[in-house]
Amino acid sequence: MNLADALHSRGLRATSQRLVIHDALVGLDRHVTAEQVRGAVAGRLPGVSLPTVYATLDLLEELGLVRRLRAGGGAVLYDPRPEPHQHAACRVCGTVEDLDAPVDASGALRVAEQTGFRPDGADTVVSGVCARCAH
Amino acid sequence: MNLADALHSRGLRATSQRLVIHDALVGLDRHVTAEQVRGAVAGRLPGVSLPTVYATLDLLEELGLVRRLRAGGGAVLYDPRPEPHQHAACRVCGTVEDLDAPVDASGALRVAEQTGFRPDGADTVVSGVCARCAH
DNA sequence: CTTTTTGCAAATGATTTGCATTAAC
DNA sequence: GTTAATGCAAATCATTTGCAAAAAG
Repeated sequence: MNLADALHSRGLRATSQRLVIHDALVGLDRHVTAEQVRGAVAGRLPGVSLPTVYATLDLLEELGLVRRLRAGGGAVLYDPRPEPHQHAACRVCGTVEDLDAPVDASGALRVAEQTGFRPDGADTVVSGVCARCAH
Repeated sequence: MNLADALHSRGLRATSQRLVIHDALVGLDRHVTAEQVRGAVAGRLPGVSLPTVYATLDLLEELGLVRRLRAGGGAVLYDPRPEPHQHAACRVCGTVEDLDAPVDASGALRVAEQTGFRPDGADTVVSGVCARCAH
């Protein structure tokens, strides 16, 4: 199901802002800030407002098409990969890289459930210093 | 080594603000915001400023005595447990609970190292809905 | 035509900064 | 006595909100 249909089936409208922002995110294939999203779509959507970018990113997150994550410095980044994967966050420059590695979080999920918590999933973030900053 | 000595060995001063804030954090034994830290020490440190609380929390984090973590809503919390442990974050009310569960992140650490990344450690956050919000 | 979504401008709120004063050493 | 650390006030900056105008259906 494409984005337009997903929106319609929820009674939401397929505006050009939503379609273009989603398309740009998928095309970028890296972690970006809301500002960078605006920069990336500025050509196709002249005059997009930052509030609209934020609202759209929120919506895409609810639809499960984008994941929000927080870098070391407190920056909020948006990740266009919906499949589960891990992250490596550099505490010097703040970049967040994808990490395709198996992490068995089932133990954590089980312990959480035992306390009455209803888990959706688990994210593992490796913190440290990236190759570029590690001199 | 206590905090005063740790500070002195770095050429830093053992001010009452630093000692009391650290003591209060350890005594609280839960995740708190900077505001809550100020509330907790208000009795012993009348007139502590928020900038000082922030500066002290930064310092304690550098010393490895406190860990900074981000709850679902973007709130920043400080965790007085330096030992590795996991977290369960409720996406409804934003609370973050400790989770004592084994998570094998060694695979992620190894993959990160292969890319030149120098890892300090790995954090796993289980997201979902806590028992109180799960009706 | 009706309702949602947008863009704008202004508000918010946590965190940071500059600087004079105070406290450690 | 020196220097680092504090408190205060103001600045910053990402994000959110209110509302009239525009676009989707």
